[in-house]
Amino acid sequence: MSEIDILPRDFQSLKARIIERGPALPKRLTQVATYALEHPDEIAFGTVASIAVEADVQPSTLVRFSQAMGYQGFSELQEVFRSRLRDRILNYEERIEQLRQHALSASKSHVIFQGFTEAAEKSINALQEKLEPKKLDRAVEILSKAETIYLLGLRRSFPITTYMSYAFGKLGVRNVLIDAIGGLAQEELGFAAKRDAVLAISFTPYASETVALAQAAAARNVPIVAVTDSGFSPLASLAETWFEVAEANFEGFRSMAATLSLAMTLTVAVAEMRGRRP
Amino acid sequence: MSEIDILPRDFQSLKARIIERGPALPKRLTQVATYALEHPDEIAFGTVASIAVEADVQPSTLVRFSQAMGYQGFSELQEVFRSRLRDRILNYEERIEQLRQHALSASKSHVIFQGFTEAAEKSINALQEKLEPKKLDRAVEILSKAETIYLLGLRRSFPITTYMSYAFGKLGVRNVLIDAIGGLAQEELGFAAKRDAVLAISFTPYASETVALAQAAAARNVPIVAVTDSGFSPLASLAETWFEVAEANFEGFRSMAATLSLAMTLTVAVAEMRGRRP
DNA sequence: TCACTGGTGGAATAATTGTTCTATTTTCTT
DNA sequence: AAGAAAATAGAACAATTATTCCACCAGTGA
Repeated sequence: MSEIDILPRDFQSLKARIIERGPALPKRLTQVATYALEHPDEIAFGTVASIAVEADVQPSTLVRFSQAMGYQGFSELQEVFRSRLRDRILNYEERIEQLRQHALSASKSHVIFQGFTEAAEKSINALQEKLEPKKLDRAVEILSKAETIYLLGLRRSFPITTYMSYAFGKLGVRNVLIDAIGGLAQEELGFAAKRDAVLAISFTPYASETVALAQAAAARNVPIVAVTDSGFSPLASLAETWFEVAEANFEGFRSMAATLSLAMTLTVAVAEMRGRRP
Repeated sequence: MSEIDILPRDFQSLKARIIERGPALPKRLTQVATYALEHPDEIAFGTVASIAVEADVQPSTLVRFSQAMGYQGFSELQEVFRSRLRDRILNYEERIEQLRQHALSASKSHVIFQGFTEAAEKSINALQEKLEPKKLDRAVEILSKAETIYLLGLRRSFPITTYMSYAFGKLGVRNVLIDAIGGLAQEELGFAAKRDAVLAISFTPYASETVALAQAAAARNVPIVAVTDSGFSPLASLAETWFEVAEANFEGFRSMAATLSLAMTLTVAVAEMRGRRP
């Protein structure tokens, strides 16, 4: 029992310790614990006096708190809070700037590469913030109930449906990829019925064939899940549920990163829901 | 001329001022300017005494430097350096943790989504760090010299080649997408000659057909650019130049985000090089 | 060579720092 | 309800803080 416990030197483990021991501490020390977790920057930059005022405790309380966490004094604890800021990765602006500087010495193709990766990250972040879990659940529900999933996406969206078809195949989920080979798209979708479902993907300018096919399917009461880029999309009104994916672009070329992430999610989530993973 | 200049309150503008005025300053102050830009964290956290030692100047020099930048004293300047750290966005670990917490209340499909976006970001970051600009330039050179670009990637890689074929088409770059329809892959690649080029994409487990087709092309001296996931890949030895793309995976499903970014880069860079953008 | 200027190093200073100590209050136990 | 223990507030402390000041130095133009 007399084992010497290692005192946290990085913020992550100190945070864990505060959360663990905090609630069991005396009143004023709990107060400090709460404040510390809520205002880590203040602890990092402030002085004992200034923090004491902010947290509404006595300076000595801060020292006692530090000692309760295992440190000799406040300064030692503060050092850990400072390390959190020290080791941070560069912020967005700095990263961009660094890229720009690199770009000066780098080739044109490298600049293009940076542009596309930047667009990809932006798109993904935007979708992360915007995606509504409820819509996702609804889409997964519809698709996993379907006997056969028809994957409809032409032109720019075709790579996405192609990938989904590949992954669904691996996962044992019955699907039909509408590839419009031989102009037979209409026929490929011909057997789609109410017990099935269509996943339709299209972005501006909406490929007229995709829209027409989706309309035909909707007319036959086939449930439709859509992935598109705005509420004005003709697909949005046809669909049971739909996703708005705004892809950032570089030199007019839209990233497909966010759409691809969403497609992979739908694929795996549907397979899991069916409990049929081979 | 007696216009009052606004003193920088954010790091970005202070940095600009240091760069602007720095070189014109006296010797010791230039020394401080250099140190400040190279060790901003030290300025933010250190004391006048400690920084003076590190930068090998007198404490008073730091105060004089601060005044030369327009501030009343060192403390005022330090505050700007601290603001840089205060306003930083969450670091990677914190972001992950935040996602995890969200995940507790979210649905399973949302967790999957987070997994895939995380994998995508990781893959992209990894490629950003690893990609050698020289290889990129070499690949662009080979492909842009080609009369026809043959896009070879089956199974998991097929969505990528499909996208490239679409984009190349838009950009007016002659290309052939090997889609192996009707088992005619061999024939599709049959006309590839030395004046053309093959872009081959394959990841473990390397589709045997892709490897065989690439070998056949290499035997006929068609230049090959490969995208694969390790130096042990059979494609690596066949290629004039090749890219190693390590995609992070989630539940065994590899992200395609990095590969896609690289593919888009190659596409646009080749088109630019040819100067044939419509 | 000389005075003069701007720049520098280093000591002096007053304020503020983190920590310690103790009287007092609060909390718990019996 | 009374005593013991723990927790707290606040003053006291030495150490360290940023800043100021002044003697000295190097370079410049007369």
